[in-house]
Amino acid sequence: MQSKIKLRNAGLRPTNQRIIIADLLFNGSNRHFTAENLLDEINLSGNKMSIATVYNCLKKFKNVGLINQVESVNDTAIFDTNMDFHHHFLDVETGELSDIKNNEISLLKIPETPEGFINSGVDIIIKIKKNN
Amino acid sequence: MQSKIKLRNAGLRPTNQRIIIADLLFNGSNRHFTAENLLDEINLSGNKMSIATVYNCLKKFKNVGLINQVESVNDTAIFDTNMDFHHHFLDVETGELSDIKNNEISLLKIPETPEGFINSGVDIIIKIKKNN
DNA sequence: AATTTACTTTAAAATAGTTCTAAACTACTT
DNA sequence: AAGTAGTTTAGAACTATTTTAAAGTAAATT
Repeated sequence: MQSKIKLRNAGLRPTNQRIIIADLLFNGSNRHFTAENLLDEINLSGNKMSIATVYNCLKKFKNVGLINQVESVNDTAIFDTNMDFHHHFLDVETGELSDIKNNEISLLKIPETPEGFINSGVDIIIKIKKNN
Repeated sequence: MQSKIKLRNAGLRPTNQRIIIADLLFNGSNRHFTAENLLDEINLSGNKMSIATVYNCLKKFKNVGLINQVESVNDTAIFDTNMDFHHHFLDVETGELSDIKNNEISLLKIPETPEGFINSGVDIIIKIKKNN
């Protein structure tokens, strides 16, 4: 039961619901998911939870840096457990995302940040589709 | 009244509503806009139209390549009259987009497209915010 | 020019993802 | 053990967008 400690370290009260979600999300491998995806998984794991709680948790997890919210696909927010700086392939037909590690891609030239602004990150999305 | 010809060339029946929208959109300078933005402009120009018609038109215009649909910001679809290949700055505080010309940016290294897929475009978004 | 056909517009209803509300609950502090 | 501050919940509310189906209009056919 690492999740309890993880939550406390992040400054979040380790409630039952948060522990259930953390157990599912932080099990070693990274993933992309929506709130509904996650609720389905929660149900499959034999637990029950309101969809509002799922949204609440994801928002908190995001605020404390446990997860990222990435591109929205088809009006649906996608979350990502991979906190390393990275980019994405997007299957334009299915909406599925997959990771591009930061060392697999690099920018040669980048435009000057507009006067009065600071750069706050770069998102690169390589759109792909099945070739058949 | 260039718009009528433009619509016909694009294979669209030049209805009054489409002409009103084309007149507003294709007046020389490029722009980013939402369906609601555009409806406001239509109303300001002294015309009336259902929001459903605005959505219908934008979908058709997109299908025939008169406009692009770019990133959604705050759950709202953003359209773009700039049909050149280009990228965007995104002001993360206001949601405002501005163009990055294709010759202002370049990728040095790009990962191999996953087996069985073809590359169908790259979107680069440089997030910025006011520095104060 | 009149008629027909196919496409378009419209207001209103429906939909989907997400947030809000406020009452009940639970973790933590005292 | 009692108090308090944060959390969960069902359901209502909200927002952007799409659908519906009836009325309207442009184009094609006569």
